[in-house]
Amino acid sequence: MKVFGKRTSEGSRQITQKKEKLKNFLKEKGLKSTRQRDLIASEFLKIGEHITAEELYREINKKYSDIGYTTVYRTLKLLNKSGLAAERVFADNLTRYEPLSAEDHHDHLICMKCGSITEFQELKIERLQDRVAEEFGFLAVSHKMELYGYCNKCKDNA
Amino acid sequence: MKVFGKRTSEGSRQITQKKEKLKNFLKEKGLKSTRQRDLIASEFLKIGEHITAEELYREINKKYSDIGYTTVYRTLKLLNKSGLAAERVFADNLTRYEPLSAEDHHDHLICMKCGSITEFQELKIERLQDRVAEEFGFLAVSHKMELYGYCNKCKDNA
DNA sequence: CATCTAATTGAAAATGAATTTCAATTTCCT
DNA sequence: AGGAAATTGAAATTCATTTTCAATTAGATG
Ligand SMILES: [Mn+2]
Ligand SMILES: [Mn+2]
Ligand SMILES: [Zn+2]
Ligand SMILES: [Zn+2]
Repeated sequence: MKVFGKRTSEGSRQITQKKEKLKNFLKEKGLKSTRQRDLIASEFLKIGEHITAEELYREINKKYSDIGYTTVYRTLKLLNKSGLAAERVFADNLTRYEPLSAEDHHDHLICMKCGSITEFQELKIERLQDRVAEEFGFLAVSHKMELYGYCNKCKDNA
Repeated sequence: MKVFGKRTSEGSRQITQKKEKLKNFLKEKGLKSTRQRDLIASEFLKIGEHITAEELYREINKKYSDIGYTTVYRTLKLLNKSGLAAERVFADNLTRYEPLSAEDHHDHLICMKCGSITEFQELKIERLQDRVAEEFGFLAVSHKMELYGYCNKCKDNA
């Protein structure tokens, strides 16, 4: 099993690369590159966590108080459509975003006490999921798997 | 792998049993048995599907137009707390409820075209999930696993 | 560079499911 | 039957998300 551990913010190399991808996506779709989109994407990629639009907005707002919540919200949607961000909804029913690279599919362990999110990839489970789908003649496109409980830090000192 | 297939509405025997359980729960908690709770529970158990409060309310309302939405909503919460109903939120972000027996944990295949929901149980996956949690020193309490795609009927005539 | 058009922006309003409030009613214990 | 406490249903509220709209901006064209 591959362990991701704590999400580390990406190197500036990858960030530059991703921002290039975004630009291409925008041009392709006849959309425009703007100062706001650029700054929001930069901050989002730099933070690199599972973050809500609201949270990202607060961060952005510290540095760039002229950028509105709506634009942050819309830019996250855009990043999602362009394949640079994944949209996630965990048990608290808030929509979160995380930077996504093409091949890094993973699932989540979510601590019900401290809220920490740990990522994992378990190919054996993925294979079994495909098999289940197959047995039902179901064409699987995506899946969602989340384990809820208490993380290593929280499980003792409850 | 155990196949549940289509959820069949429960026999009147099981329904009676569950309603007994509800009564016990209410008494235990110092809550009251009411005509509304009885009727809502009956209808819910009879329908036996993954249903929203709104949908259940509409059904109830056909027969008992004096029962309000709020009471349906609250009774579903109650059924959940008493262990008779499971609360589920799939990708459409609506809260659904389904009758639940103590030991029938299962996960879901959800058709993105027709919305049909198929249930399955795959113990191998469950075991692997436990192992993943263990590797992280994570104390797993519950999990959520949903496969999204196209059901047998929908995958061809798209 | 100037012009033009379509896209973008940000504030405010709208949406919609979930939840809470509150006065009237009902349950059920004594 | 009496009375305290729980319940009910309509309406109001909450809160994240999404949409609206008038003003601004990007960037294509000449
Ligand atoms: Mn993740
Ligand atoms: Mn189910
Ligand atoms: Zn924790
Ligand atoms: Zn289908």
